[in-house]
Amino acid sequence: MTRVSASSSRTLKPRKDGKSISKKKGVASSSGPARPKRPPIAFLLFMEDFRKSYKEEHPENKSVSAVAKAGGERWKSMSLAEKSPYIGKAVERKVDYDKAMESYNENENVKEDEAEPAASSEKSTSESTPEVEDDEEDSS
Amino acid sequence: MTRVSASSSRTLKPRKDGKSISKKKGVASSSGPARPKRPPIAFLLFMEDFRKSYKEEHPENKSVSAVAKAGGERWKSMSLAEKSPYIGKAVERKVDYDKAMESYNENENVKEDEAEPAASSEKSTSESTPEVEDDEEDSS
DNA sequence: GAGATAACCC
DNA sequence: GGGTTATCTC
Repeated sequence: MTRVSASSSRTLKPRKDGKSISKKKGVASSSGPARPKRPPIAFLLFMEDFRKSYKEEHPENKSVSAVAKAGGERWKSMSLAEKSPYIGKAVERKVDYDKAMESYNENENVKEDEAEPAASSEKSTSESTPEVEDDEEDSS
Repeated sequence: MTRVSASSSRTLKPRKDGKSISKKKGVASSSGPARPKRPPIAFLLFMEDFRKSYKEEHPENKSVSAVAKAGGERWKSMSLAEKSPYIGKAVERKVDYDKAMESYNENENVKEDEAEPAASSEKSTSESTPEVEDDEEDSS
């Protein structure tokens, strides 16, 4: 959200990771198999549809920033229920991503750590749907 | 960085690190008769719609078990994308739940140890990250 | 806690 | 690269 840019004194020092921030997306030529790209979040999935609508109404506007602004604005105005399908899709993508990461871990170099993968948000599907303890059905 | 988190949400083995990341949902007295896991909220939301459809097609069938059984089979046959809207609704309920938890936390002066609301994303606890110097920078 | 990254498209 | 936001990784 509102970026909390403390001050402009934040120097963007290069990451010590060696790997530059954004580079080598899927270049297999490198010694390491590129790790799977992150799954699109709900907002991006929403943008896929939103760009279509936007492009139809503004076929001349090729600016990405324009549609991005409009999309962001729209997104914030949407109720959670309207975002639901996109969130659901994002969850689906995340499940697939997790599988890919699992393979990636095996492929890279599993140091045989006690198999303690950081348990990500386990809101995957029905197995771990958010359990709310309210028996009352909110008659929406 | 090669170390990446994979979600092994399948194996629900208890974490040996002691600190259960999950909220203690009334973990019962250990040896207590394991309370049957309540069905996921998303499924219940789905059933609300399913009962309507079912009642229309089988107006004479008053059997709750019939619709429940049919609903269960239907739910399992549904793809995740189809479940999405229901999952989204469940998320919505979770948001409300999180708000309640937030108020609860304020009230209870809890330490930000495990009473954290929605942010259930478990990070790598004590993961000794081996500083692999994969410095094979792409020579471009 | 904060920087980074994901798609889009020209 | 720009511009959004939610998620991720460190």
